Amino acid sequence: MLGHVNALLLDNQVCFAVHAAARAMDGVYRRELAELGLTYPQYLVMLVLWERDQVTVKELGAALRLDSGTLSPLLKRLEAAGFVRRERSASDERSVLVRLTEQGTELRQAATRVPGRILEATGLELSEVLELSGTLTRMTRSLTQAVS
Amino acid sequence: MLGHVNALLLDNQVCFAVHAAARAMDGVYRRELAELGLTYPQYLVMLVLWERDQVTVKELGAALRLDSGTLSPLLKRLEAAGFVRRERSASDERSVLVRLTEQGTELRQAATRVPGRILEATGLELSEVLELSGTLTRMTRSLTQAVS
DNA sequence: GCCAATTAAATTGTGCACAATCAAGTTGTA
DNA sequence: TACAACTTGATTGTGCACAATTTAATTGGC
Repeated sequence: MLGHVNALLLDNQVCFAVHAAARAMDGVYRRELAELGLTYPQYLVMLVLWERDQVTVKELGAALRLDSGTLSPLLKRLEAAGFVRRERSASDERSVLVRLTEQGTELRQAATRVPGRILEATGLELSEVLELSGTLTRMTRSLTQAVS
Repeated sequence: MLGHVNALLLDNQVCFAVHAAARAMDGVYRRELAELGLTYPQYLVMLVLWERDQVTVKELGAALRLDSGTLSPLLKRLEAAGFVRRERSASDERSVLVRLTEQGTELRQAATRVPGRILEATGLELSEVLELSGTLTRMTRSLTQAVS
């Protein structure tokens, strides 16, 4: 078994690697998304809406695994920026429907330039990217179950 | 080349995977570190200090790639919790030395139980963990250079 | 020795992510 | 039908992460 010294070093190595990678990626996104006027979390929301316009806050939360504490203010800012509109659902007044504005729809075109730049910045081959994605997805699932 | 539809989906897939993994890991850490009275970023600071007591804020920042905007309040809270002490360096009064208290030193023992639990929660084999770590580290380096 | 340039850490401002709570609305059961 | 139980999204509180700025100290060049 690992002694306590080695265990803490291993922890530092792999878990910190995930943490550091996410932050580094955040940094590149910040630069790339600045001209679109979006933050990365906002960009994620837009990605969902570009795929399927008019979703509830609940559905957004499910897709992005975010709760309303995060989404409410985020959507408020997206609405203030003119990219989305929020409306109470007629069939269930607790629900809020989020829709793209024309401005929000048009933003998709500019956004298509982002992924290529991010992937290029990773310095990874496509095969590495796909394997990484698979491993991370499995790990995330396991981690998520560990706290539920 | 990828069309814009596929590109945005791929982006969602791999970059979101990193983002989601980091957040899921944060969640598991939150649970595991609660009994130690630490947050994950605080735990990272303690890891550095357990390896080498008495470091400057600058050195902490370099090790963890955090700036003083993040570290200052974080260290302030660690000090308030009784785990560390901050003192101005006599040789350079701009520098602040961070040292473990006795309480902070003793915390290491309890902390040794954390890594095993985290790694177990990942559901990955050790070989997968090591490969993942390697890929992420390379990617982080590349991403970091992309914004500098 | 003097002063401009640089450095270290703290502070201010902004946006996120989560836990806990709340108000309003909907559903399920007796 | 009435009401308890549950759901939805907003709000409150806390801690982080980064950009920009500030204050004080140190260094480097003349």
